[in-house]
Amino acid sequence: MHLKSKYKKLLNNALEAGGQRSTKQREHIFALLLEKRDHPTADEIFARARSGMSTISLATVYNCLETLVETKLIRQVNFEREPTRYCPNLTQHAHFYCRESGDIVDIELPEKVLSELMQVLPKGFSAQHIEIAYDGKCNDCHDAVN
Amino acid sequence: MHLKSKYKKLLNNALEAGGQRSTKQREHIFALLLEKRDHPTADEIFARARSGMSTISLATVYNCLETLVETKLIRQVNFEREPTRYCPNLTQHAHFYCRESGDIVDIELPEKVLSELMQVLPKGFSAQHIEIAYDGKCNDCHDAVN
DNA sequence: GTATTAATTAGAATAATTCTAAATATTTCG
DNA sequence: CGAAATATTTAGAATTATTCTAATTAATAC
Repeated sequence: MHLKSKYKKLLNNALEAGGQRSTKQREHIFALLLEKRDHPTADEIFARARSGMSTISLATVYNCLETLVETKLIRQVNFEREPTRYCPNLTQHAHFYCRESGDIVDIELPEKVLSELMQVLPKGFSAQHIEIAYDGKCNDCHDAVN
Repeated sequence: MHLKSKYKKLLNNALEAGGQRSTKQREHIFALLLEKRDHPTADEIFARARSGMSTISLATVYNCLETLVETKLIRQVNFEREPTRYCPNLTQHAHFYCRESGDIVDIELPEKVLSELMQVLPKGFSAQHIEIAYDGKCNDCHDAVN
């Protein structure tokens, strides 16, 4: 697995813009997040990172993830107090958490719904972000029962 | 501070329905959550609980909160990986988290917006709950700047 | 009122994350 | 290019919210 030059450039530009350095570890972490977009936790990312870079440490995984979040190349996803997950999908989207399989699925949100959510706010309030998390049963798990 | 008999009855009925016992500690915790609805953390609840019940333990606070959540008298509120907060407002509502003051404000959600959010889900998905969290600047903090 | 069962308690354990300080890598600039 | 400056990585310790454990105490049933 190696970063397509498009993403490599994206990463390096973003790092440079923030006065940060391009490193093997950051590329590796970013690449594997793009490769398998299943909202892994830091532990899962650490496990994946080690195959291909056996000497990487957990602290580095946390450091790289923090950097990628700061540079807005990925975002954090939280469900209750479960371990934080990481997501390279930067479009405004919600998450669906399936209670049965534990899978997390991105849900795209139409502009219209978002603007209605903004309008619901009382006067004087301004939001810079809305976090929306569904939980229930996903398509695969509905099928599986039948 | 003591529970109005209305809430006392609510609490005791809910506990009884779940085969659980009515205790001084559970009443105390429930009362203080109803009294000051500012979404306190377990630590804050522990501090408040001690004034008026100096021997209560943190473990009991956690136990009571868990029981109240199970019996659906309160709900948990989470922002990212911050300590869990507790909320006795059981209507379907969202939370607004002010980055400036740290205050959390309940936002009531019209049925229409909720049903639109449900309709956004792909075919085969069913949600039993939607968690919505805004973050930004609340009314008080906008005023304060001027 | 005693037996039964559940709840409370203090403190230990756990788990995710952050911190620390030393070693290493990257960049800068002469 | 090669040394100096600075950022990053690393291993392990520290932190923090929460859960667990086992003994004590309280509530309910008979």
